[in-house]
Amino acid sequence: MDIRSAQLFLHLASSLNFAKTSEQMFVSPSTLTRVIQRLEEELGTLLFNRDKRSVLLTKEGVRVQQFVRLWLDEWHQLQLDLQLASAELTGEIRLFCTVTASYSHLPAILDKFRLQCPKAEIKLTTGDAAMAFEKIKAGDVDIALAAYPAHLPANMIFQRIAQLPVWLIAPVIPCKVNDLLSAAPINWNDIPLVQSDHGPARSRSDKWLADCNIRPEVAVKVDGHEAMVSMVALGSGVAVVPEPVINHSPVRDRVRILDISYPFQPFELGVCMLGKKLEQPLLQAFWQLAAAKK
Amino acid sequence: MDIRSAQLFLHLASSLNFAKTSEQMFVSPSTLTRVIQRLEEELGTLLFNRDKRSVLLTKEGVRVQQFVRLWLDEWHQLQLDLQLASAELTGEIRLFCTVTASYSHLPAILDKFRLQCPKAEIKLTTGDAAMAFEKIKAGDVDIALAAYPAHLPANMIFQRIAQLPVWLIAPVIPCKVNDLLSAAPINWNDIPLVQSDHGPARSRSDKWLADCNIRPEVAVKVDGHEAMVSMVALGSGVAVVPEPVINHSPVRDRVRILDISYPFQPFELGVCMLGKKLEQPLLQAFWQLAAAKK
DNA sequence: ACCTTAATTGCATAAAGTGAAATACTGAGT
DNA sequence: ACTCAGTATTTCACTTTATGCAATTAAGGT
Repeated sequence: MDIRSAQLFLHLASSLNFAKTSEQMFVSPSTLTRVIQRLEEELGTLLFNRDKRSVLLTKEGVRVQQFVRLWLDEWHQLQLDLQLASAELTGEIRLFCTVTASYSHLPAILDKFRLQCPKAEIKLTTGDAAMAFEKIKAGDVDIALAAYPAHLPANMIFQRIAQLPVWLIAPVIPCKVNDLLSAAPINWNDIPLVQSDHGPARSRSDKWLADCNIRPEVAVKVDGHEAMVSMVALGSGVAVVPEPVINHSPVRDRVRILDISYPFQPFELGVCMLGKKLEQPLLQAFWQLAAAKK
Repeated sequence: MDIRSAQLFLHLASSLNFAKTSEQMFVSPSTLTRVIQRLEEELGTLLFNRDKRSVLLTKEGVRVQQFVRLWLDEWHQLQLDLQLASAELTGEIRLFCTVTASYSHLPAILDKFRLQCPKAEIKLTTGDAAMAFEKIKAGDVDIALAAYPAHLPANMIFQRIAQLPVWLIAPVIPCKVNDLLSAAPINWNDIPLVQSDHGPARSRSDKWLADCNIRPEVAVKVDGHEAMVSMVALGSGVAVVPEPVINHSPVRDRVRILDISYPFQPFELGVCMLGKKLEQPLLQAFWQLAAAKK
């Protein structure tokens, strides 16, 4: 007996209709059937009389319904109590975030955090990925949202939130780059590459070039992922960038993902801070919450 | 949150020692760690402070402990209530059981049943597998413990309890049979086969002979699995029998299992009765209980 | 008879739980 | 300072379980 089974049982006990419950609780009919069967087996008794054409609670079912109602109520109360403990937390969190990271995952985390700790303040700094760990080390910020670095300093803790796929992109418009890309086989050495000065996307692009033994003819260098997408869109070359940067770019319709079957290592996006800061209640709450799935 | 996690949490909350709890609750340390981590993630809060060298409940942990205590108490009460409902059942169950089936699984089922329905009476008949379904059909017995037959009558219901592997056995003592078995390749046509007159073991042995195109030289015929094992032990030949029959035989040390890599179809041992008899409360209780895992 | 609705089951696949062993960390005892 | 022992956690390989799709069964309505 777990929370989910209990909820399904309770809904079914009211609806007395497998199809309706399975639809409204977003599970397939077969799953619902099996959940109920498991419950019945666990309790060693029939909970529903599936007579011809109708579903009815048995008297044991009524007893279980009573138990489950009580239990779920207490469960909700427990969750409220636990949230209240952190709802009173006050203070300030200094948060650093790469522009890349801020695209896809920061809003969701901040929403959850504001809900749970409404009295806390957040000071957000954005900047380049390479700065994240320096700023933590220097004490300029408490916590950072960034990609997992090549080497994590020993006193820092990191917690993965998501994997971001990395793609090679090219312009959509007709241009010299596309002329070169339509050749077969493609001579990668002639194709200009848009690179950033440093950071995890740069290391992935370097690894690709090394693995495939490519020396690109012209290497345009820009600063930051966003500018790279724009340069590619204008026809300056191809580039290696993480997926969310593409999707959130204003020029996303003017670039396309090239299907070279090369496995770029995905970004490990996560939160990072000094280990000893876990002792601060507000930061601990943030840390916990970043780990939670929903 | 399910029953098992709750029990583990509660034990750990008292012992405050992962190693001790994992040992006493019969799970590996890694499992316990994970269960607690899952709970903490589900509740979005730290339950234990694992400071250097010691484990302590957090104040959230204390609140959860309080919840879990209450919940498990109610859970036990629920189980008691549900059992009481059937504890008052009286009446008689006429049970048929093949000797094979009675070996391994009947005692466990009867123990559970006596515990749950102490006022009920059981009349047990043992006999050959082939009789089981006739006796049910004739109304001589209510319910039978037997192997799944080739054809189950339409108005009967069957519920699997276990799969019993089937093996080919040979004598241990030096004898003519063992002389023949030590030849390579083995000439199966010369090796005498001990067969029963009928029943599911017979059909498996027949299938094996047919599949491998064997016509055994001498076919000793006996009645019942137990006698077959004895005949094999005495050196009369080889035989095809289900595993529990071997393990429970008084001469089990005088026979050995031959590793011919032929996949005998295992017995599907289960309970069987007329579908409409499920309406009788006592039989329904027996049926439910036979299905339960523990 | 045939069609419709509702629950269940078979099957293939995806997800999770699990334990043995390796790891990381700490404090105590030379 | 170094090893040793105790403790929690992580890794890895494996098994078990859960899930949804599609097929099946069963009863009622037309």
